Amino acid sequence: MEEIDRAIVAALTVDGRLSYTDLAERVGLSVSAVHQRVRRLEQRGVISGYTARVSYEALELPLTAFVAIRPFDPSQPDDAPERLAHLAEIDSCYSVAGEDFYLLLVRVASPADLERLLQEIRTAANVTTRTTVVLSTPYENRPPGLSAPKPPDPPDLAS
Amino acid sequence: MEEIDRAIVAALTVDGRLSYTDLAERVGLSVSAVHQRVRRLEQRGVISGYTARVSYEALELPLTAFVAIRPFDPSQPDDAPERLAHLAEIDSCYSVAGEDFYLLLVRVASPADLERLLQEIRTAANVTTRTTVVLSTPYENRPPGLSAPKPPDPPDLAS
DNA sequence: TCTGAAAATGAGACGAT
DNA sequence: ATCGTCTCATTTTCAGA
Repeated sequence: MEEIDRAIVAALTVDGRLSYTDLAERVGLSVSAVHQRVRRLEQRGVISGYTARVSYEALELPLTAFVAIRPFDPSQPDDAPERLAHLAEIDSCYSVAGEDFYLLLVRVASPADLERLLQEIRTAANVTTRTTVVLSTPYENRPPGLSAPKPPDPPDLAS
Repeated sequence: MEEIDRAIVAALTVDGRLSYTDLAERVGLSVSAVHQRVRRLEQRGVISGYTARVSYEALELPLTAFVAIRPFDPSQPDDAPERLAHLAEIDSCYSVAGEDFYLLLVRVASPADLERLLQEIRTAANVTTRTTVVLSTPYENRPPGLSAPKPPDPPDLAS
């Protein structure tokens, strides 16, 4: 991806509601050109959408935790993500290499809610859990590092 | 927080670029009233900003990993988050309870880049690392527990 | 706090270079 | 691929209930 597109994505990652006017003068193009590039970035899936950044403290969900899970019976089919998808407290679900099968990021209102959630996870997916409580979050969901352009492709020898 | 505000936050979490017109008819208020509520939510920090959702695959950062770190020398002052903040590959930094001190979420282009990053982390913060590679991400950064109305339509690819 | 309407701004489309 | 202009939707402000 080229430099201007990287700059556009970087800017929209910091402020997803930037106007095309502002965006245009930041990257040094006309409004129309920027508008077109953004549309292409959206079509190609580089930008998959826009969302509001929320404060979980303000939303009364001050307790964050990681929950590592592994099947109680490893011979059973592994469909934990689908079985857990209905639990709104689960923010993210990662399939991981290592001792555990999945790593969940969960957000709840209180230790009591965490306890309830863990019980639901265990029964819904038939798994054991190992939970790591988050004490604080120095930073989270930072914009991706877009500064490093890609080295040029080697010359095409097929001609 | 009251019901209408929750609905507004939920809707903006799914689509951060919803117009006030759409927002208004979803929650059953006038455009002005919704606009005013959004402004107050932003002022109170419930909504801390807006960002574009990006595809890390499309950004050529297909490799995600969790890096648990703990100090090489526990008697040293613990300022790992600041020492690591300049590393753009680090998406998030959580201070956690348990055996480790911090849990980092990192995104890189390749195993070689992961290796380089781990070396940088170890030397920059004087820590040992334990890395868990993410194989796939069934879901990530879901809207916080509020009744989710409707996912936004996918972009029209028929062009 | 909500409403409705006016004024300012931005989005989205078009044809031209 | 970019540009400038056009039209229409949206944002934003304001007085009033």
